[in-house]
Amino acid sequence: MTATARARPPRTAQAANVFAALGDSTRLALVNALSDGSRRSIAQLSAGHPVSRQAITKHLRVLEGARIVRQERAGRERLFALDPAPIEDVRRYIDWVSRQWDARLARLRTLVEAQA
Amino acid sequence: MTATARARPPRTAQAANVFAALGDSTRLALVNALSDGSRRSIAQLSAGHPVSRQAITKHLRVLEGARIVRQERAGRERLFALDPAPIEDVRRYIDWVSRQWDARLARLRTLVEAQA
DNA sequence: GGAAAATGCAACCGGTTAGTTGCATTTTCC
DNA sequence: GGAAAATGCAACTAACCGGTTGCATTTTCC
Repeated sequence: MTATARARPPRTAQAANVFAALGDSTRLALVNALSDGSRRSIAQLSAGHPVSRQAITKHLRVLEGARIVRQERAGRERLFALDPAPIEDVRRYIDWVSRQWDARLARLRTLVEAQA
Repeated sequence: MTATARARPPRTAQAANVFAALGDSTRLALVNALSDGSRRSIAQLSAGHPVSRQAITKHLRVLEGARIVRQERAGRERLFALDPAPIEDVRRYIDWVSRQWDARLARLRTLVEAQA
């Protein structure tokens, strides 16, 4: 069977943006901090990081540009929260690559069976 | 229950490298072309792409640096093949983030139940 | 009202990246 | 042996990135 491996490569341009946004350890740490669904201010997020608050702000903008994170004003502070949708998208992309790979293994297997 | 969401954030520095390597649409296209397990030469991989062969070569080096791709000499050409291990690693990272998120949903659910 | 907290804005810097072009080297194959 | 194919090497460029610093603005709270 292995009928799941059919299919077009997903919309790669979109996925590349999300991957690029995740391709920095500081930004990954921010994603970690927000992965529990909490909403945190810039000051909270930059506490404990070695870089300046402004650097964190820039990283948050990059994450927002990839829709990984959403903003919300709350008085004098700005709260950030994770949006799991784009990450779910890249997971689908990775699953697609994995399925392609598995299909190749399955193909090799039938090859071997045919020779036996 | 929801005991699966326990845990440390994975080795992020490693994951960031792989994400960064995937964070370019040309490189993602190369991964697509190799996702079926085939081995292809630089000339084959650069055919059909808008950029020069040299640009493709550089991208392949980046992918190789992240161990996403392996090289192999074959006469006058150089064959590239996908190595699924690093991609599997980032998938584990994404799964971890998703689990964190799901655990938060479960927490909210029990909250609501407690109020009912 | 005024200090302090949280953030915004803007300029600047050094390093990296994505890309090009030109030419040399290696391998094939007639 | 020699042309053509496949790749390697090197220099160069423009743009972007991650980071900093200095100062202004907005909001809180006593």
